[in-house]
Amino acid sequence: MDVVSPELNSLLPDEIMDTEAIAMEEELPAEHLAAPPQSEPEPPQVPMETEVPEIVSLCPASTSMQMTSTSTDAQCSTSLGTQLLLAPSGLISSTTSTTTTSVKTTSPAVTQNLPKISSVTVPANHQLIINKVSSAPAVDGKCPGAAVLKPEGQKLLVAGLSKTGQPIMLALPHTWNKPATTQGTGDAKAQPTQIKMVTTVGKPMIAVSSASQLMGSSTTLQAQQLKALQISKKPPVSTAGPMITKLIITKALNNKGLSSPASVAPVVTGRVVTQSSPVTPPRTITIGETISTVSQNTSGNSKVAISPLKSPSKLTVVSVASQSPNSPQKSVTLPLNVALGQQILTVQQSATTSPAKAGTSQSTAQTVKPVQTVGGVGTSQFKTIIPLTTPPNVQQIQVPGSRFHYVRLVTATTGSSTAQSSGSTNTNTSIQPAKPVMMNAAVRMSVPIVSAQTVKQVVPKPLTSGAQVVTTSQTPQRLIMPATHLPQIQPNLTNLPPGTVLAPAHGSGNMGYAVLPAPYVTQIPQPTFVTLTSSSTFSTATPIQTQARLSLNGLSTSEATSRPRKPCNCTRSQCLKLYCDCFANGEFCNNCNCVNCFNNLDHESERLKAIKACLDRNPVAFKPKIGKGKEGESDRRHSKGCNCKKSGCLKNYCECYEAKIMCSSICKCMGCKNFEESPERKTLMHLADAAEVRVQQQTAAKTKLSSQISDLLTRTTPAITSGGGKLPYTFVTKEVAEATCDCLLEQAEQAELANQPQAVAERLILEEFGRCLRRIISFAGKAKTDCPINC
DNA sequence: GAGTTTGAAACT
DNA sequence: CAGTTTCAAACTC
Repeated sequence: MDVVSPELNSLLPDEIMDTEAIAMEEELPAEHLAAPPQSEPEPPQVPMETEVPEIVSLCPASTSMQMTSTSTDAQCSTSLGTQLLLAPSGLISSTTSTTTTSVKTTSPAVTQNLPKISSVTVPANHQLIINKVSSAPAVDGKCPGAAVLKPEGQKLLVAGLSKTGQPIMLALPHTWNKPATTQGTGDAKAQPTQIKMVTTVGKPMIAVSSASQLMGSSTTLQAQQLKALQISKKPPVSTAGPMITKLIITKALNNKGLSSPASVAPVVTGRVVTQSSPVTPPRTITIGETISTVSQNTSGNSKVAISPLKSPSKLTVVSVASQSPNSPQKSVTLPLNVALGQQILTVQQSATTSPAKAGTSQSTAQTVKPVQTVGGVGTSQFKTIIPLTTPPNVQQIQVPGSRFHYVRLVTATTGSSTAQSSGSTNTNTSIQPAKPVMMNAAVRMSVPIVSAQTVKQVVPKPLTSGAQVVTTSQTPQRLIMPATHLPQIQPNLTNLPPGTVLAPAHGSGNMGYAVLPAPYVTQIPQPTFVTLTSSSTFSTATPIQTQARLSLNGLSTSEATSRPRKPCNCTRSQCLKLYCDCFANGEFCNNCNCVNCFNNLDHESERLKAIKACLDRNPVAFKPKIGKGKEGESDRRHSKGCNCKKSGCLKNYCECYEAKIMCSSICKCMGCKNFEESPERKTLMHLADAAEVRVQQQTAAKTKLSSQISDLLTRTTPAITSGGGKLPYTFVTKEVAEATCDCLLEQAEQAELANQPQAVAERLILEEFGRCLRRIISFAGKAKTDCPINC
């Protein structure tokens, strides 16, 4: 779908990214990483998804990076369909998921810094694009679903079609571009801007208002599951001064309202606070109701696209240095929940390689390097390669059990920054040394994906090399790895561990890579709350974060995640060899019984070396062993085949049998009995099934009987006299006795089915009787406590 | 829980 | 690539 006309596309700056390179490919040649195309062809037409949520993208086309707070620097698109893109630099356009139509925004020459939104296009897939340009090309003519209105007295009224075909109108307030100069010079009286979007039927709405209004608009979200995005960013210290931009977007997950006229439209509320100088008050923009888009000009050196997501959704975070027009940059949209539920969050930042332009805000310290993401949709592979020049400071707050997940990426500013002063508002430049976590000196992006109510505790875990992991302890820790101290690793990019992230080594200048198997990140069934923090200069540290849900060992995601991995017991391998299941699965050891474990963040350098060694020995060492077989064969088969000799491939020694798959032609096993017609295998399977059925029956029976006992005890409670204080045995009514007998008989039957000796059967029955008795006593006591009046 | 068996990984 | 060793999980008692 063409959002803009080809003519307009021709005007697009090179920096505007498209989604072509984001197309999920299972394998991507390494050269793609080194030499990204300078100019991207027309974005491929992506088949629209019927339920693709609306995407709102405020994409300032201005390449001028003047530090005016009103100059929209952040591109933010969000929707209930969970597309949220933030592009601080205004140099990029958003990318969309593979299931959504790619969008390019127009980029007419901008002669002023005022954030004029020239066009808003709303394609049929409900993507709304707002371009901050000084003039509005004839977009409406090319996009039937969009209309551009400029009522008198207002800077812009734009309208599109909602998902249901209802017109969407976005009305910028009259003061839309007024604060441009005032805030840039520290005008404390800068007033918040309001944007309201209404439809003819009152459904999709955008409201940009003050923070206080945000609160009001967010009240409608109370009944809905909210997502919050919080971004705070500090511009390059050398160029922009202490400008801090803070973006908080709260969005509703429920997008059903878009299609249901009668229902309340999902609401997205947000707030942008920008401080361009100590005397400049925060500027707040609240975006609410259905779609929120916030564009905010901060330092212009980072681009963030965040998608708080609903499957299929993606999260794109791309640092965008102010870069020369010839420096192509791409914002890579990564599927956060692709076919296998993979989730990846990538932050790309790199030191500038383009000569800074003095006097312009583009002369920041970083230039975006291409981010290549190779996602194996439908496979278990997901690879992200993030060129970085400096090691990241990573802080992850992980609450695995509660489906709440924080990822905090921090890149501190350093004195070695090459950033140059350019911003007109740069009045106070401070160079700070790199620190592991400097939330107030960096860009922070928080993507709330699940309700914060689920967060129970956050326990910081000290990390080395500037990385910190904070996690609660309920599920195995799978975290990112800071790419520090990494020797120059140039692994086979096609055979990295699932979800591998390649990051430049520290001090390497640019293209050293850290190998970061994706499973280091906790896999959670739902999108997570991600906090990204990075400085504007990126001279010493760069955040890297990858989240991926991967299939493990051929198992589906649900299987892999639902079954807790067993703790390892390694004693001699330091958990740095493939003997260790944790290491082999690309996970950190957590709650394991290993001795002298190096598979943790405290030994990241050793661990990275070990990963490299494994990859040197076997480039596919971290690939799942169970993959798809050849045509005509079973869907799942062992990639290498087993070599069993004595087990007959009918014990868990055999990797095929363990994976519950048949041995295949590539197996080199001897005396294999793990084939379809094998009577031994059938017998084993039958026995296993029978055992499973027995367990299930037993569990069900106990549950049922226990419920019966409870019910009976509850019903007998009123019989207790208030002053009697009857002893528990008085609760053993006829019904209770019968239920207890049922329990005992059931236990006897189970023992008989299991061919247990009589002695064992008797013991089991007695144990069951004891359990019944305890339940009776327990309920008796509870009944006495719960019913003080009757008792 | 200790000891044995097994086969993948690592090594030569 | 083949043979051997190392290793940790699976298994048995």
